[in-house]
Amino acid sequence: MTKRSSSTRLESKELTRQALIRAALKLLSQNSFDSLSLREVTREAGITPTAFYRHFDDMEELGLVLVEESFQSLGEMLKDARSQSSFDGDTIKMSLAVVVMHMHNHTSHFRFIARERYGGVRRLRRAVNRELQLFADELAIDLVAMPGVDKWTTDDRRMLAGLITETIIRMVAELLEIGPDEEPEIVERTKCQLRLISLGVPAWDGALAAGRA
Amino acid sequence: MTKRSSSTRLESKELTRQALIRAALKLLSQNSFDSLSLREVTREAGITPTAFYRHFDDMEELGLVLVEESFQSLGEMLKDARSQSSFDGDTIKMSLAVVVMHMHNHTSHFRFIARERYGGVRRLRRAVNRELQLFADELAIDLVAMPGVDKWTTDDRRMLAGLITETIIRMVAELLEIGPDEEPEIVERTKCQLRLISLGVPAWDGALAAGRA
DNA sequence: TGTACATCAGTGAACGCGCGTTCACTGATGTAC
DNA sequence: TGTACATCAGTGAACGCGCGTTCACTGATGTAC
Repeated sequence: MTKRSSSTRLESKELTRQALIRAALKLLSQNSFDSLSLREVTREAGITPTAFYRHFDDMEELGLVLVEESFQSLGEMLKDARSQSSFDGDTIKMSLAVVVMHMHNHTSHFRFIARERYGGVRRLRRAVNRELQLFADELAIDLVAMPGVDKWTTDDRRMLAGLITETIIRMVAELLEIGPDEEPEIVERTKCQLRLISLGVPAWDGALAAGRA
Repeated sequence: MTKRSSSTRLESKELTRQALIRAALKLLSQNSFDSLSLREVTREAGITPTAFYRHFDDMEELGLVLVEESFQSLGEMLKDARSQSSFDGDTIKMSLAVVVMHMHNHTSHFRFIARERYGGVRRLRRAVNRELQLFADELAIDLVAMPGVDKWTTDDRRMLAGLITETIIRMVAELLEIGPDEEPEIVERTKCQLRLISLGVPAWDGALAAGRA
């Protein structure tokens, strides 16, 4: 058995891979993915352009890995939010606090998601939106705990989860654009928006909502 | 006075300018602005790269013109929506119909706004978001006509207008990604989301909303 | 343990290509008289 | 109206540059015996 010693080569390869990923995320704070060049990324990572191909087939594959990694960090956030949530009066405030904290700890991931969601690379856009859909579906499950929502249809819960997800993502996108002084104002506004939505929930009657039978 | 004859040279210059703008919008359906090259645009417009500089200092200036033009078309949409709106039960349905119609007539404008809003070019992003803010403020004025909202503070009206704008823009962005078969489903979901928001409105008490005094 | 060979992450030179920008130019349009 | 000159939108050649990708390579790490 020589697994041990063989792992050091794999380990250093993994380090380079991580360097490429970090380099890409760093550069993506300035530009969008489809204007990012392979050479820029390798330069930032400190290797020659050629070595890139030891890790990824092309830039698009790197992009898809970035999607994966970014959503992994989003998933951890959801776990955090769940651990302290019940639908008492402070749920909104506490959830937003978790989001803002994660945003500061994983700025590049959030920025990547916000930007490439509408970005110029089709496969990336698709991947991001598919993951966001899954995220909203997860949230939809949690919403059953909200008074009244447990009796809603799955579709209506998804509709609600989509609205909430959208509102929060917009907040994050705005926070990424501004300085820390303006932060409370934007969080406050988002808090009000979520509050307004939650006020609509008890009055909701799916059957009537949009003229559906 | 030779204004008449002199205008033909200006007119043909304007035609070329329009060709550049149209070319850029066409190419932008495939890529994001910061991966668009000056040469691509001139090639698509049918002129030599050099001639570009007769019309714009650089690509960024062209981008800013696209922002302006795109929001002009958005403004016309708002005018249309206003002309047939009162806050009766069908307001949401009718407004969304106006949006969807305009989206089909000005696809490239809407796509440009949705994409560059989070795109990789800072000045463009800023310009788009500034215009969207103005758009939401316009909408906030209209919201006074909504029962109950006339007694709200300006800030709260803006908060509501922002939520509505965001929800509608998200719908447009989604519609741009999909085929016509899935269109009704997405419009329907958005309708429900706006309905849910409107149900929250009568219950709103700004003072209580987020623990504000 | 020691030796001889295999693997493979990263190198460096080279390629052809499209890029943004410059420059002197052309020739149609516009202006002055 | 006719002529002589000015303007200026668009041309085409040229530049240096960074790009993605190829190739044969190096030398450290890993494997077999």
